[in-house]
Amino acid sequence: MRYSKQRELITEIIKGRKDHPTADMIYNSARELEPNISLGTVYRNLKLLADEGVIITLETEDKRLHYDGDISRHSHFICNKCGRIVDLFRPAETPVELKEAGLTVTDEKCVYYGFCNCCNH
Amino acid sequence: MRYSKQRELITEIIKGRKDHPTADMIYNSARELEPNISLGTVYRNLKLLADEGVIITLETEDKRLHYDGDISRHSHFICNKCGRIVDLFRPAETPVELKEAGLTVTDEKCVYYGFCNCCNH
DNA sequence: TCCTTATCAGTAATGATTACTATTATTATA
DNA sequence: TATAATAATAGTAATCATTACTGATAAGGA
Repeated sequence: MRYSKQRELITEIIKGRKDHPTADMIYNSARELEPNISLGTVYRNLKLLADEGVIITLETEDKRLHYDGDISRHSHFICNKCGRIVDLFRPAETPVELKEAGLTVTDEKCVYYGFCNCCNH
Repeated sequence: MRYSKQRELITEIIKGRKDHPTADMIYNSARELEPNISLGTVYRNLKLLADEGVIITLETEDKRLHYDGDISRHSHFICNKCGRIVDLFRPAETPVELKEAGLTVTDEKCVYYGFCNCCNH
């Protein structure tokens, strides 16, 4: 994998924020520093980075992929109203059932939906 | 909500299987009994049933929505190789962090990825 | 039975993501 | 350092799951 300033920029953007942006949000952010960057480049690199395990993806009910630069084991909370995604650093326990059944777990994604403090009024 | 035989059929199909089918799979299944049913009808009713809480949706890495007729609290295991989705009836504990932060949880979706017995060779 | 309108079949549109192509830039090597 | 090979890019076209639209059909209350 060769160096490219576009990929470096995209990586820096994701690693530098905690709001779990979509490809489009990252694209807009990237254009501020690299106005000619293409949306395709953003998508291609996001996929690449996710495949390499440098970032992780989050499949939500809003039908867009969200990206997370924090690859440590943690869960997420998503507000039903404002869509904000919050990190939960006390992850859920992996069910014992999995080990008992001899299933190899490579990854886990726990998402909790509800209403955040701002939207709970 | 009026009765329709299409919606009843779709509901029966989802409730009657445990393989977490996609809209397309449900469509194919439905056409065996109702050859003229339209894909749009399947999608519309699936959305309707999910909104009503009669069924639940499962957002996975394969970019298609999967549906589950079992609305009891449980998690899922998805095989990285064959894509099979297995129910886990000993669900993960909801992190205490959520209650502490005063966040209202309405729903939770925990997905574990790995290799099932068939694919673990 | 008649009327209102939810639902349908069939098809067009949408929108996120991916693929393609000619050009540019990285990097190994002479 | 110059050159060659080719990975990566910008820009655009294509894909594909899902949703919206439209005229016809059918549920079900009066």
